[in-house]
Amino acid sequence: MPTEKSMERIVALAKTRGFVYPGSDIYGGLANSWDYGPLGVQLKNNVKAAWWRKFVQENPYNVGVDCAILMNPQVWVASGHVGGFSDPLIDCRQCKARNRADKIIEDFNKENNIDIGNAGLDGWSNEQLVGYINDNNVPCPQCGGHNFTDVRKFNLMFKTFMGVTEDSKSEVFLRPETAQGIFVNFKNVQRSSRRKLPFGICQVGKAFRNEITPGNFIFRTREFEQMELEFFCEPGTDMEWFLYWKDYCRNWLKSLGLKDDELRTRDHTPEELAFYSNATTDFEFLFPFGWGELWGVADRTDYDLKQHMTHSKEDLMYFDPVKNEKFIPYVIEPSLGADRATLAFLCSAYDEEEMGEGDVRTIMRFHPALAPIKIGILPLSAKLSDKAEAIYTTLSKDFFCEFDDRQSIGKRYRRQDEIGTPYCVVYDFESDNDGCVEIRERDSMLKVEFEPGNVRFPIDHLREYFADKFTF
RNA sequence: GCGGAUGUAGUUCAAUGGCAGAACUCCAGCUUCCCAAGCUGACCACGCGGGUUCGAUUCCCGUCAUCCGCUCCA
Repeated sequence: MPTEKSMERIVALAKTRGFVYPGSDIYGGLANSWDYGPLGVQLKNNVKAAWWRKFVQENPYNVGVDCAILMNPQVWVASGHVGGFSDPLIDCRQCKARNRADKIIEDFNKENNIDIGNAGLDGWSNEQLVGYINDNNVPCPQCGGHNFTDVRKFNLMFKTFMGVTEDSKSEVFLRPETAQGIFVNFKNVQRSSRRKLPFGICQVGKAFRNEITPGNFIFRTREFEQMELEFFCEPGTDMEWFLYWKDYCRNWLKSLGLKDDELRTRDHTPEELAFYSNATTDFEFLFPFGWGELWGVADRTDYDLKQHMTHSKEDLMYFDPVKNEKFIPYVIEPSLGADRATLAFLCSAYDEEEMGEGDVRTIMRFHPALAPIKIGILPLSAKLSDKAEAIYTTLSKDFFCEFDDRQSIGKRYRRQDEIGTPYCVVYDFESDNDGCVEIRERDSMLKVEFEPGNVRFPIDHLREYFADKFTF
């Protein structure tokens, strides 16, 4: 049973061993910013590489792109982020509760059977919202009071300025999602890669959101990395593809070692569906702090392409040469947070093993494909370091290795266990004579048996031996 | 942002209005060599800024950060 305490231990281990450090540490930090250390960057890169491999390299439908973080501001008008990606927040002075102004008006109206028409509160200004609350005596849902602050809009996009002057003409946004870069390139990619529907475009990249409340280590940060697929298909086939991608995502997670009891899916109820989506399923992972969303798979319909057609005046319709007709494709979007996925694999891998007499071994059971260090190269004695270093040089051409000749061999095994290294190669006093080394597996703690009665492996064939060990 | 709690070596914890201790980690040396060995030594901390005080890590204020709730999301 995961506890809060184990999250603390994971965070402590992450800092001690160099997975993740607090950002700007020596200046007292910066809220919710984190830096990946030598092992963390390996782990995260491996997660991203595994995703890219499964979704781009091995998938017959998909191609990849890498778009700019700064985009024409019109993109965000079209996508709805400028208008809709901000919450009109209002505080109750009496009980200090914070609510969304539009939400308490909606609830109030629903309760009192007041109908303000189809448009609802869309496009209302802050003043209109406050005015409505005051005129109609809308109470605070928590305490029933009527003493509200003004509405403060909280746009979740970071602003910055392009060029030398900071006037409004040069104002640009840091992208709050990678998806829009894909949508605006839909036509370019479709044409240049000669794709026919259905096909998908993948992207891994940073996105920025000025979240009200980030937290939980690297689970929710204001700067984060996404791994997104926008899959374009013919309207009417979208539900079929929705299921296909849900399955595909689940397989990927499980093939990298996430277990059934720490993974679940949750379908969004009609009320919580985003306005552009007609179906969304979340993959949730059981973090030590509770279930948290990992991967959102959404049917975005033709909302995005339609919006960009309207705003850019470009024709983004797809021409189907067989049916001889034009239409706007529907989009299935599996969107995964790279930092979250990394955290999930970190939490999932974390384990402590009782070795007897209060002795505990900390062990990260990373899937070999994700392990930051693949092979620890350990001379049994420091006297053998030169020979072992030669092996390190050779194997490093293919695998990420770590050489360690400090302290006892047992200690060095533990150190590799603690960072999740799946294999150790040990050069011992026999090696000079038989040209062989011993290979020790993290999970079994046993020497690998190659032939009956023989636990040694020839140095000359190590590269072949490990060649297929780190795939998934 | 609001409410509550907390900030002492890399980590986990002590103590104190008057030289801040330990364990583990890490580093150096000796020794040993297949699963936390041992011995010797070294390094390293009161989040930051003010105030009170002869003197503040300790008391007060502010700030920054973390954790828990509200809220939001990948």
